[in-house]
Amino acid sequence: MAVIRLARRLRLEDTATGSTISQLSALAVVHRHGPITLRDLANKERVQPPTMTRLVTHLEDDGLVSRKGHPDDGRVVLVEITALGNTVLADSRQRRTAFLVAHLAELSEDERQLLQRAIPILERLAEQ
Amino acid sequence: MAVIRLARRLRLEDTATGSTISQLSALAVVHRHGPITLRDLANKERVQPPTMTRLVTHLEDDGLVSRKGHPDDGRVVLVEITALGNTVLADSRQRRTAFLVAHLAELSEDERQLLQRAIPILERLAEQ
DNA sequence: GGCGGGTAATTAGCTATGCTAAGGACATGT
DNA sequence: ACATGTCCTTAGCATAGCTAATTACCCGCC
Repeated sequence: MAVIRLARRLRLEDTATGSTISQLSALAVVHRHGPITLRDLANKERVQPPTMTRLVTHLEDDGLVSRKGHPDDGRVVLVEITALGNTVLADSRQRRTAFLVAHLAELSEDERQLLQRAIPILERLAEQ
Repeated sequence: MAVIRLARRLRLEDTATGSTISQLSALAVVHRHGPITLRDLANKERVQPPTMTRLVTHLEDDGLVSRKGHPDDGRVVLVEITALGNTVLADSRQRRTAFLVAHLAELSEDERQLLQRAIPILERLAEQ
């Protein structure tokens, strides 16, 4: 069950940013996607809406995203990333990259290339 | 951040066994390793001892492992798997395999082989 | 216009998982 | 026999999942 140990590894690695991995993962989606509905965000993150409500609340408390009403539909909340959110995200990406670089250095060139090709396949499995 | 979504995926997939992924992961280590110290188990699972104490308590409540005193050292607790534990583990492995088979079917043969070679490398990254 | 069914988000409440700090039991070396 | 250290546990905290229920709103239909 290497995946769960890897996830635990990553959890540790992100304490420096002050945000958790679930929060950063959601933040990354908001960044990539632009203003997004809470429900869509929950779907993309494979999480139930109440869970996403809370994640977004935390992110908002930290000033990384802001909630905005939908112009045409009063039920909908749009989540968008703030300037600070962009900074923190870039920061965390850099930190994660540094972590990977440090550990990827122990691999051979072949292994690195193999991993690089494997990642998109894993993503497809994860996304369904 | 595909890893966390993959982890969430797996979490869902194991509700049928009645145990959580963290518990199954620990159980698998006990199975592979044989009777093992709680501390060693915590180390292998990359978790702090109190966390492992609780996981083992849950597993014991469910009858999947048993605690046993160390013959030479009264401080140490040895965790070992029970017959029921073996059954449940085999069961969950089967379920997970079924899940993988179902989704691996969507991949090409090349992609499957690539994944197979990538997994041990990911394990090495996860284990440090 | 108003009503009823459906959808979006939230709130409330539960369980599990991670952590640190602190305690008790035991081992070991001086 | 005492001090020190190790092992496990307990206590207490925060986060992350979930479901069920509530609130607010949209839309179609009478």
